[in-house]
Amino acid sequence: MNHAIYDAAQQAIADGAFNAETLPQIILEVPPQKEFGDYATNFALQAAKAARTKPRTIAEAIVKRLKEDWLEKAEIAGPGFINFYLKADVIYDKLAAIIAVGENYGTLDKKQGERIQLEYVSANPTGPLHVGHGRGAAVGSALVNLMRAAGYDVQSEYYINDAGNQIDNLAASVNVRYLELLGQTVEFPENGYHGQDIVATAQRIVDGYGDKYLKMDASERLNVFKELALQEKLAALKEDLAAFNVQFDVWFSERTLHQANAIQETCDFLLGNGNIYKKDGALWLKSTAYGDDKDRVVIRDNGVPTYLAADIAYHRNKLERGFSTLINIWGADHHGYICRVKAAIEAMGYEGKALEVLILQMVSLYQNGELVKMSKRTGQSVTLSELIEEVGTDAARFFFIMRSIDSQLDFDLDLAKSKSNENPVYYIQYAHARICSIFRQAEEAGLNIAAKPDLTRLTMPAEIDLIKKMADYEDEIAYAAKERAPHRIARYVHELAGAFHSFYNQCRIMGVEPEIAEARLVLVGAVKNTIHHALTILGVSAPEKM
RNA sequence: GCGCCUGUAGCCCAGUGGAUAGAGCACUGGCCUCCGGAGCCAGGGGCGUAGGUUCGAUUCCUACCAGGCGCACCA
Repeated sequence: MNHAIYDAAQQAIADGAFNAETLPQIILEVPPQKEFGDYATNFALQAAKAARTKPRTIAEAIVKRLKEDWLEKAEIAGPGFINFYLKADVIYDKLAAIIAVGENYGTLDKKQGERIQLEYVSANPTGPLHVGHGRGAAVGSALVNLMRAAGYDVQSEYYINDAGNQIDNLAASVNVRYLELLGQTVEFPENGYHGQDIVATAQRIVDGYGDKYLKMDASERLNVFKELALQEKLAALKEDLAAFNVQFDVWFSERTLHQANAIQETCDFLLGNGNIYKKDGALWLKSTAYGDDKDRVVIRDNGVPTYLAADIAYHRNKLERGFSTLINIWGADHHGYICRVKAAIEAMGYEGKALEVLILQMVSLYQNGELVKMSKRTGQSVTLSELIEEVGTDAARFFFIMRSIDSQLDFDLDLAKSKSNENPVYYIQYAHARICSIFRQAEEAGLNIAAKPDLTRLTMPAEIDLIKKMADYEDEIAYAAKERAPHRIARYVHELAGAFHSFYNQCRIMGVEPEIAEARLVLVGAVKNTIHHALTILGVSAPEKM
């Protein structure tokens, strides 16, 4: 269709109808009202300036030269829009094509050449995941699914911060709880973790080994507890994420960077190309040369690398693995970190735009009308597993994904609990279950489910609307993936479910003449596949019964 | 002070420079002797403020106001 318009425009120029050296991109859109046709373009308006010709003149010249067999008519409207009215067959051809690909409708052709890595969650293994991590987990996993459906080559990864101070604090915290359980009074470490899960970990050590570690040298005991706690926390993380329908292709341990001497090598490399210098006994990254506000310490004056140093080595490692694009999902509280990591990437000779950081705005939990603090250290945060227990994986995921990542999310626990049946996710799942029910009954009634009916029997407005809505799905997938916006799919599938429910109330399947019944059955079968496909991207189940 | 995000219906949010700005919740009134009423149909209500760019701005730019989050040799 774009080609036809382009050709007509070229022909018009050749015929001297108007002059233009460069033509704007042709963008087709669905007009706001049905009277404006099936598709419309503002091409003539866009071209008007360069051509120094009235938009309507250009539009007329193009319309006069459009002769396509799929086109019923093309009209000029308003300041110069061209509205296209398709022949009725086109929509039935599209439906037939949707039916032909079955459950794969919405899965686009593979793109070539680009390898993308998506890193998300990457919460420290020092305690349970909370609801903020939940948003990252839901959005990240949905984005992986979405981009894969759109044909991108994506690998997902979780970065385990299993080295550094926070792990030492974890060990120290467990140690204190262990000693307390054995009757000793010990001062709690300053940066320790106060969560109940730490007490539980200590309790399990007591249950398993008694006072075996009591007589052990303190530093040795800390080392043992560090490993025990780390294994336990990591296992708990994986369990929570699995319950939340989140899987990772790669679990990347920060320790492997230290063990492989990667941080030292990266620093040497940057020293070598002049992007790291020594000052006040520390090593500094010259990030101001790449747009940062100030230079950043990478190796402290005591010789210990900063978190940034490990992160630079980590991103170097990612790039050396051959990814052309690195997507990171970070919480809003880390946005100030973007600039320095990009600076480091450029300092290593890569393009800054290879790193794409998606900033996820904060989640605030409300309970009894009051803000619930989410600090891990107070131990009073609501954890992801508690949230799942309260509202379920499907509702929690949908709730997290349905909003743009740029908006803060107020999650009202009471509302989610008490009114969970009014959550939009149920509206969508209900549509799916309803269609499944129709098929069960159609089978009992002896309708031919496998028939290849005459689709042109679908002429009711509700039927046409439903087909058109479904026809939009592939474009929606492509656009949402390009924009990294999984919330668009949540919105789309809600609208599709709405179009179905509307159809359902107007068009019966059972008890009408068989040819129409079979055509409608094929139609709702395609809707069922599309809803299922979209919900799968969101990581939400599509039940056959509710 | 500097940086990032946000400001759209009573509430919570969509919205790709286009035509009469859309869903949900809430509210009001209708719809099953019939495929699942967790549903459908109808109704009222509006882009933070002030400029600018444009044929055209909710969308882009600037300033201001308001809310959130950052601004470590912590992670």
